[in-house]
Amino acid sequence: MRILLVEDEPDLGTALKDMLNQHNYVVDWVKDGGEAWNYLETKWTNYHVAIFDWMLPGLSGVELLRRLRKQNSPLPVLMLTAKSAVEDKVTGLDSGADYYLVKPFGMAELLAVIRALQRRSPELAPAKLSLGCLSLDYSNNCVCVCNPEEGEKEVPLTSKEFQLLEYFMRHPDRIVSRDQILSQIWDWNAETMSNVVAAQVRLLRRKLAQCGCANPIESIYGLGYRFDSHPRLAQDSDE
Amino acid sequence: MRILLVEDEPDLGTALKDMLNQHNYVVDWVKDGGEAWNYLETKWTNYHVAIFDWMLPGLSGVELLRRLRKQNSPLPVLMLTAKSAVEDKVTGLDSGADYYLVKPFGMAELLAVIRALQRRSPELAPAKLSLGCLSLDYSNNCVCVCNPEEGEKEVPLTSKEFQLLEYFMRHPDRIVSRDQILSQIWDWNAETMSNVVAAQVRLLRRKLAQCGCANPIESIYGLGYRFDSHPRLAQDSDE
DNA sequence: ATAAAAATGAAAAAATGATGAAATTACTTT
DNA sequence: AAAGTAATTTCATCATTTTTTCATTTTTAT
Repeated sequence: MRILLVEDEPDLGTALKDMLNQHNYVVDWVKDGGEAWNYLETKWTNYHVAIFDWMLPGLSGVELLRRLRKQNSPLPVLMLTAKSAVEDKVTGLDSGADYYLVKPFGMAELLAVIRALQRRSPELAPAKLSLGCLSLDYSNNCVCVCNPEEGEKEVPLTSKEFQLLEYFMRHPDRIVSRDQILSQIWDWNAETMSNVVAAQVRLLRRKLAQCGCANPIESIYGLGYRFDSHPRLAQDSDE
Repeated sequence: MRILLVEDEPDLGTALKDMLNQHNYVVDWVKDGGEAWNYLETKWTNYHVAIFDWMLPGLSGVELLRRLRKQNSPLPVLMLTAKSAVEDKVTGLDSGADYYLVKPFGMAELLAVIRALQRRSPELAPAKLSLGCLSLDYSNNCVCVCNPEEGEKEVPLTSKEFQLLEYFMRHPDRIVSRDQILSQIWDWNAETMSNVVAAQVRLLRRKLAQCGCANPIESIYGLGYRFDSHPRLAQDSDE
């Protein structure tokens, strides 16, 4: 099990490396952000886990994370920093960290976190959901259509519309039944005689049309709906 | 995005549920460990993330985790508890938690952690049933003919066609009577003077021909049909 | 050649989904 | 607390697709 440790404080770095070595990890210790990027850019597959300090000479830990995730690397990353403010934790996690641990911490804790990271699936889903010309904006509850000619167009979504669109975008190119949708997004068991789903689909289609997207929700008679994995702009981009 | 929240304190539970709802999560809030296990034992696939308190009536959060992991469920779990000792964190994480968050915490932090966990939850691959050049795509209700020269060709099926083809593909190389089919796919007792089976067989044959497959459904005079276990491409792959 | 069985095309029947408007519910703002 | 607004759901109706029937033609086994 090979770990990339990026930490500029000599004392802590030495302590960590020794401790990890003692627990049978192979550790590459790098003290500079830029140097770390040299290791990561092409050779992140060599590692099973990475540990980043935030403040580093060269590139910061957050910057390393961003670059790594931009390359779609699924390498599990643990942020290990003195920055304990909630905003910092949010920034770190949203930049793609899998765990945020504040200094000082217990060695046993660090080891447990590393074990937890190792267990996790090596797959990494994209942080923000976008498909074709559509992207879902989690922070503003809206859908965004990217139109090369007219620029971006945003439309706010209601809560149900958002949940429905999210479900569709996470299950593109496959038929999803009304019952599946009903049980995922509503708290009802299937076999409820209701057409809420149809009604919400209609509302969602209207919103998507509003921002110039051709209807990506195909109705499959008797089965449900299928969401196109490559939503396109509507032909007549009027309105 | 559906979350199972297991928390017995009414105030915190309400606050969490409301807050998560506001961020477009569908939340099932359960206050008792035993009840939570009822949800999880068979239906953990319904959820994308779970949040466990440690101390609960019924089963503890750690016990829930152990049982869940014993079933090999990969559901991302966040432990949310007041126990802040390093040994507790280690116990929680080593029982299978993916993240350990100590109360009190910032809501923004919790949300960021949930987003981080979501990124690690993989999708399941869609199922297919194949026989010779044919394969039946369950997620899109279509039949797919694999043609080495022209690539794959897909044709969507209606639900009756799909059911019929599935029945044939699961019982290849043996004679199946109309009555058998009738009682399997239609819920009718035999001796119903009806032509439905023949009619659907005709529709199905047409669909298969459409995608370049030689008729694999042989009619056995007086007995029924026999489906070839090695469906072939049609000679003239025109059309 | 003949009678039974199966295939066929067209049309009827049934099932399903879309839709607009109205009713209900939830949420905000006085 | 009340009024007003927005969101969600229901309902009735209409359009579409699938499924079944029916009358006829074709095929099969004797």
